[in-house]
Amino acid sequence: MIYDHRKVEKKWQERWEKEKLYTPNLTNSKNKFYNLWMFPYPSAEGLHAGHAFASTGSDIYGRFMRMNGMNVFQPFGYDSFGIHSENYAIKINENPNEVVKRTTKHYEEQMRSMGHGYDWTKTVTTSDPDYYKWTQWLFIQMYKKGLAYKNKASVNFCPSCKTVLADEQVVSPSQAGKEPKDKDGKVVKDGKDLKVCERCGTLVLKKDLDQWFFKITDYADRLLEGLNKINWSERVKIAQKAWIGKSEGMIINFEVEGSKDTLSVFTTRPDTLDSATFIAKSSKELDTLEESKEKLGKFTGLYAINPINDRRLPIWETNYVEGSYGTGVIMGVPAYDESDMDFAKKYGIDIVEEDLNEILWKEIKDKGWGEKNTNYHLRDWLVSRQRYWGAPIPMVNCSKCGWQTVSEDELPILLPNISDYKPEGTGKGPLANHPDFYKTKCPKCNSDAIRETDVMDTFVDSSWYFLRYPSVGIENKPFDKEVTKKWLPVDLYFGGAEHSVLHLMYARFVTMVLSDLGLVSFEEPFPKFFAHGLMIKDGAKMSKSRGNVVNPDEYIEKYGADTLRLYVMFMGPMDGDPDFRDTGIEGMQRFTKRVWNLFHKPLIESEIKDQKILYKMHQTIIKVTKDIQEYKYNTAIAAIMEYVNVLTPLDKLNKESLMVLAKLLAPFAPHLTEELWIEILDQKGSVHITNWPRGIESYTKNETITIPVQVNGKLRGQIVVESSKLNSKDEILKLAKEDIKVAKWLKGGKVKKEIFILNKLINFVV
RNA sequence: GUCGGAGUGGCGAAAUUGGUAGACGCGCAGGAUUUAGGAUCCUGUGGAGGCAACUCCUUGCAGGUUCAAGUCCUGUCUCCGACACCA
Repeated sequence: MIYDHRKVEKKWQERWEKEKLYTPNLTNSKNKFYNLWMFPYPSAEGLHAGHAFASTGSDIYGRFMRMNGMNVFQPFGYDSFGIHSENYAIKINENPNEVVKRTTKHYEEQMRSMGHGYDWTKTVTTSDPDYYKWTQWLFIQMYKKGLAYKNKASVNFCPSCKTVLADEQVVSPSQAGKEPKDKDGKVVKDGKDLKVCERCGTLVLKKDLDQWFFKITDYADRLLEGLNKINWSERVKIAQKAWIGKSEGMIINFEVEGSKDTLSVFTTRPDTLDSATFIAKSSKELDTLEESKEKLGKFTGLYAINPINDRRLPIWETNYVEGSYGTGVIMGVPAYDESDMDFAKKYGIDIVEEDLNEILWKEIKDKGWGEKNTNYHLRDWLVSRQRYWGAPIPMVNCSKCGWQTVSEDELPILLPNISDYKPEGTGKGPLANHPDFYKTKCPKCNSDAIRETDVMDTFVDSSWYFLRYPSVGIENKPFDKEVTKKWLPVDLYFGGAEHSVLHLMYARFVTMVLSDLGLVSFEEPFPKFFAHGLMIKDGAKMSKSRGNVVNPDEYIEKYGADTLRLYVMFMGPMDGDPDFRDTGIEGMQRFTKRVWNLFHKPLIESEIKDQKILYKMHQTIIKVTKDIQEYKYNTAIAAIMEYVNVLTPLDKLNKESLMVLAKLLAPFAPHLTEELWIEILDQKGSVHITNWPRGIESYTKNETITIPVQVNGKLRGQIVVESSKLNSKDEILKLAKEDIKVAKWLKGGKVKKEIFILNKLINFVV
């Protein structure tokens, strides 16, 4: 009989759906396991092989937990609002509303064809009014708590996307995976160190604009401390720590000669105050922002006085001091700071080196020259976007009352369906051209007022989606308190490390705010996060522009989802960056066929008598169990293959040995194993809700053990010892010396030392 | 520049309280089957030498510690990633 993956996979996908196999009862949270994979944005090309790799990794863990008696909730959704979706819609000249409808449908079909155990009754689409209604609600809560404010600030502006960006969305070209481009779309050479838009790779500009911010800086310390409580990889924690960038120091005030003004300086090294020789202020004029990293300076003609030694410090304006960090002014200490040294040398400023003086921390404070101060790299989160495809910000500006929140019962503020949705780059979003949208009444005084026409950053949408899943269907609140209490936080969050300082930090921040509002009872949404690697193709990140995107559809069609799942998991460890090649997938197809054939041999109902099989079976169970827990799916599959290789030569097979095989393989190849379980092994319920097999430790020790024997550290022979005699050192050593091969090497020499490692090896030093 | 991670056959990769390097798979070679090809099955497969038994070499490179090093230490090279005028 030939295995027809097309028929079998479809059959079980339909059956599972019908029997609600993956739809847990959310009122029962006993043994709950909320297994979540970061939802993707539905791109036009659909899922690529990288999604198949990551989502399968998450699904395997969920299936494993389900077979271990857990009540697994594994939902799926679409991050469908935002620039990424909108840019594509613009490109193909179609309304994003229509595009998203199509792409989400395509995604669902693809995810279903992978055979993942998603609860399809609980999906989330961020561009759906039922969802963004609550994103708007979130904004209002932020505002009411004083955590949302509008302010004119120097902000990042992408001339290609024609909108402002959050600091976190301004990245290096390599991070964006794109060639750096100028505002005309021309590739900039040697632009590796430049800062570009995360979305399109265009060099960002600085603009002074009135923008909405979330006060994430209020939570800097808690975001930092929280990292100690969560089970994340160090790499991701370090990235967040670095981004928050806490540094402790002092603010020191310098008097300006011949003036009442003082200049405040932030420094982490007050102990170098003695050696300060100049003051440097940030200068917008000199900060041409692009290209040049060369330090530029202009002497102001003014001097400040160093309080400790009355030295006259020339005040310079320069481009190497950041206006947005600290006070925007530094004391230049060339002797102890490399950048200050460069600058001093270039402009002929004095260089003085006095001894470091720890006491200064205290003295500066005592004498009233300055105060302790802590600075952060973290900036407030810029959440407004001058774009169309996002949740409208639910604020109204009244000439009398100022900014007012929209009344909550008016939500959602619907995003109107307009045809002129392209961004114009005027500093206002497309909604500003629609009086029927923005003309409204003040919620407070009812006089004419204007709606905010900017929309929210897509990262606001994704900052709380995990709270919505268990409450999908509940209409009068974003998330039900009881359900949330039962199902949150997420038990295992699976996702890409590229979100280390974006999504993962925003989500933590929002959760902390909701916790402070008493709406959730935990601070950390993802106590356990696993960062999977990034699948590459021909040595490079998969991207449409490189033309190396691999579509899994054709592989599913040709080889089946199970074979594809096994194949991508077998390529390497989950946290690695596997390079997709299709040269090996046929080998995996051979493996699934071999498994299929194995189940079509005559069965033995009685228990396993063959020790070799029995031992191998238990060893395999133990190995696979351990490997799955550590996300080492590649070696788990290898162990299953070894087991299959032991069973393959047999003419008849014990039913038990096959039942175990079906179970071990079930998380990896759910359709094939289900077919074998029910149709061949004739079992009643699904293999996916059976109990995970238990490996018995005592079966892992064979009756005899082969011990390698070395002479001078080189392998010279092997002896076979009965397990029961493992401890008889003298006897074993004697046996080892008598081994023909070993004896040959011992001849003529004198044994100086005998190394005997229990269970492991013997070494004679001659 | 700073901080991480990595470097193992023709290829993807295994191997950690230091204890048989290369599991598992791909590819390749030979064989069986077949009119032939494909598919399947069996055998072999790190390199060098040898008819063979066997010997020597081998985890980027150079040293060191140890009975024993892919694993620990020192130095060095290469690649990748994160951060980067942060005061």
